[in-house]
Amino acid sequence: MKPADTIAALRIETPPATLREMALERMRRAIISGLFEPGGRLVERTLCDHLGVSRSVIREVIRHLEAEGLVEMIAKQGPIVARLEWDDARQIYEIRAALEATAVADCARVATKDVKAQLREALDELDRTSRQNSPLGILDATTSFYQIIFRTGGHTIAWDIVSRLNSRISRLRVMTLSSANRMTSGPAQIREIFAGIECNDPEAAAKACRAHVAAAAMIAETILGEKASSVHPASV
Amino acid sequence: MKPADTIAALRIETPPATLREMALERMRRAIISGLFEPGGRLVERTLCDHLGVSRSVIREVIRHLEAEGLVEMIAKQGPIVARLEWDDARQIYEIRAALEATAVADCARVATKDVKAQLREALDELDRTSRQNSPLGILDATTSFYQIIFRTGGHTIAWDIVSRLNSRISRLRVMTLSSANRMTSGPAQIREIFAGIECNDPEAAAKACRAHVAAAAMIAETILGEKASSVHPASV
DNA sequence: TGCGGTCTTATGGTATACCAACATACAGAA
DNA sequence: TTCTGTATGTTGGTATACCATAAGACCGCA
Repeated sequence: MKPADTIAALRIETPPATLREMALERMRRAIISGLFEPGGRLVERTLCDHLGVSRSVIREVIRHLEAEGLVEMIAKQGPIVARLEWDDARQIYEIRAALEATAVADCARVATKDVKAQLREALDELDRTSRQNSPLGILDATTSFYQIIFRTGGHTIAWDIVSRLNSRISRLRVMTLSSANRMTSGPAQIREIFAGIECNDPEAAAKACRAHVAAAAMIAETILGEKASSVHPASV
Repeated sequence: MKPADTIAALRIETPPATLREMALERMRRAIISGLFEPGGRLVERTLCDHLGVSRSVIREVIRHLEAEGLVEMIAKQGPIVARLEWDDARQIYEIRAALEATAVADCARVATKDVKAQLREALDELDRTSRQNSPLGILDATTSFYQIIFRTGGHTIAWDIVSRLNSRISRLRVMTLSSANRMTSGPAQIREIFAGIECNDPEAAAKACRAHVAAAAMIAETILGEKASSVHPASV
């Protein structure tokens, strides 16, 4: 009897894919990919036509995206695609640095051969996409690299948070990653994180991780072309 | 001409308070306060009767709460109040430790006389409610203490995240805080954080903050009466 | 008595109808 | 020409209607 042939494996878990879930997924992707301009209005009836669903569905999806921070409601006018201020982006990078560094350190503590192999695989994928200079490929590869790290440490909630934050800076990330790639420093920095994990050195891995995020933040700042003229001298 | 008599002050900002927003607020409070049992079903039509609004409103509110993690959808059955596993709580305390320590350190770096005065006020309120042994009062006081800290450092997004996380462990928090109060260690720990901020010592403040969260997590674990028999030996 | 089939009902998923408010365009008067 | 009042249309807010399905009750048959 194969392991999968257990009684439990018989259970039918229908992912019944309600209209709402599909619409949510598509809307999210549309916003993240930049199909809808930041600040652009999301006219409900228009979206109904585009997606082929009723307003109920659209409105519930918008509520969800609103709670995720991808959509803002402006009173008496309706939903718009959330704009990204540099100050928000700065904070997001800062939070990511904290959460990712923690996850990386934990991962380095407990990483087994198996985990390291998975990470290596993700790195190879990253190299491949880097050589092809495929921004979206790089982003996916980076994402799965980190996902393995968070999963290994059991940081499911932190992963949720990071994913959500990342979706808010997705456009920035694409530019950041390809820019980092052009300078060939991006993959190198991630390799450094991996090096720390490989020899189970939490401090080194965490340090590399912080450096990586900080570098990304700096590139992002340059791209946004804004000064971090924040009144709040929070640490970077 | 008084300062408030400017042209700008004429602007009418209607907080138009849509039904949805009010319903959202009430539902959230109802869940947080434990009026709805964790795991309990949230039957839409029943909620309509209770709140006196239509299903559209209820459903959109539920979408929002779902994205916040307070409500879970179970397929073909509808929404239930999210249950809290100890593993989730553990992760939440861990994330809080990271974010709050960062915020506290930043606050200690830049805290002015004014900020310190505000914090002292919050502390006094905490003392007052502690003596009265009023769990909800303690919780509110603690919340405003931290809110001042996050606001001072400009960590608006981190504050959002922490608030959201806290609402997921609200029941636990009430018990934790009053328990900590009974042992009289809670207020003392918070005072320690304040001490670090008062003499602008980021490291000391952050350390006290981590200690405070860790203590809360330990109490929470005892209360939940479960072993952290996690497969993932993540740091505590 | 136990099993299977069927009917009922409760419930969520989806669509649509109605309304109030805001914005725009336009017409008329000073 | 410019300003103001009005009409109209677009849009979000809210309520309701309809449908499919799943869970439970009930009944009849072996």
